Amino acid sequence: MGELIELQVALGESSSSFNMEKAVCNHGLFMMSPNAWIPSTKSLRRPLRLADSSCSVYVAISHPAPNHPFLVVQVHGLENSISSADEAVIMEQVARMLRISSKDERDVTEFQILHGSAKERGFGRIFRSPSFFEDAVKSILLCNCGWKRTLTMARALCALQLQLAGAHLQRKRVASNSNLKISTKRLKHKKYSKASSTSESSMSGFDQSIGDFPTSTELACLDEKYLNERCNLGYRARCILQLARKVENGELEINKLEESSDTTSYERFYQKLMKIKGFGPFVCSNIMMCIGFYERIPFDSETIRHLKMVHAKGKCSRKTIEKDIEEIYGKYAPFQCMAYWLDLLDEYENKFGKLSELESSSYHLVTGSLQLQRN
DNA sequence: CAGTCCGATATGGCACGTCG
DNA sequence: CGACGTGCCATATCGGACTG
Repeated sequence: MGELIELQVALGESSSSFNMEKAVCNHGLFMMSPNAWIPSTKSLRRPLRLADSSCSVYVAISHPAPNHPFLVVQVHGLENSISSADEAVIMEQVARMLRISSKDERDVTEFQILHGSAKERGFGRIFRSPSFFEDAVKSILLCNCGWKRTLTMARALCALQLQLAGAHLQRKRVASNSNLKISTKRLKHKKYSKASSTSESSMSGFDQSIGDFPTSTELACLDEKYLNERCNLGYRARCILQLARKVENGELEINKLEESSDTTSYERFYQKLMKIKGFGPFVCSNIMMCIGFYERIPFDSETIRHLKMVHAKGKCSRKTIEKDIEEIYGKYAPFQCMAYWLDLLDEYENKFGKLSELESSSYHLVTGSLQLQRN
C-alpha cells in the first residue's frame, strides 16, 4: 500500500470566508461521480490527475478548521515523495474545484454585496470540476433526462475510465522495459487493478473501484457506438466525442479564457460552444457558469417549475421564462446564476435538509419535481 | 415558433392470484 | 364473495436540442 502524502493548499485572502461544506455542497455537480462527499469528516474524495494526465491518484480534501489558512490534501497511493510537477497539478485542480483564486474571491465578494442573505449563508463559490472538460461533459449529461439517469451516466463514464487507464498502463509497461522510472505508476496500477475484488480496499475508507472522470484524450479516440453502449449515453455519446475532439485539436482555447476577465471574450466563447451539435443554450450557459461567467442562467424545465412554485409565476412557460428570469434575477447582474442557484439550493434544502448531510444513496431523489420516484 | 427527435420512465389498465 | 396485491404490457409523458 502506498504512503499517504499531505499537501497544503494556501487559502490566502479566502481563508476568513472559506467554508468547505459550503464550497462543495451547493450544486448537483458534487453528487456526481467520481466526487464523493463524506459528511462525517466534511471532506471531498475523488481521483485527480497527475502531471502525466494518463495517471490519477486518490485524494481527500478537507479544511481542518474555520479560518485555518490551508486546505489539507491527502494524496493516496504514491510512494513517500511527490514530484513538484504533480504537486502543482493537484493543487491547481483543487483550487479550480473549490474556486480559490483572486478572481473567484472578487466574484464572491461582489455578489455578496448585491445579495445580503448570500453573505449570511456563506454562498458564492459554485462547486465545479477539476477540469473544463469534465464540467462540459457533465453539463451535457444533464440534458433530456432526469437527475437519476445523469448520475448513472457519470458513474458509467468513471467506470469506463478505470478500464481505459488499466489498459493504457499495461501497454505502457510493455513498451518500456526499463521499469526504473515508473515506480509510482506501477504502484498506482496495482491499486487500480482489481482492487475492489479484495476487501482491503476498504482499509482507508476509499472506494477505489471508482475511476477518474475521463479526459478528452481518453475519450477522443473511442468509437461512438462503444461509448454509447458502455455508458448508456444515447445521443449524448456523439456530442461528447465531438467535444473531446475539439478540445484535443485545440479548437477551444479554454485556458486563455479562464484567466481573462473580458466580457466580450466570454461572449465569443459562448457562441463557439453553441455551434457544437447538441450544445444548446442550457448546456452552454451551464458551462459558462462553471467557467466563471454568471450572467446567463441555464434555464430548463426545473427553472420553470421553480419560478411557478417559489416565485408565484403561475404563467411561466418556455415563452416567458427569459423575461421572468430578467425580472427576478436581473438586479444581481452580472451574477444572476449565483442568485438563481442560491434560490434553488434553498428550495432543495427546505425539502431534503442540508445537502451536505444527505446519504449518497438518496442523491437521485434530489429534484424539485413533483413526481415522486418509487423505489 | 411549432413540431420532431430519442430513450427512459411514469402511468393506466388489465389479468391473475391470494387472503380475509 | 370482495378487497387487495402483483406482474405485465401498452401507452403517455418528459425535456433540451434540432429542424424547417
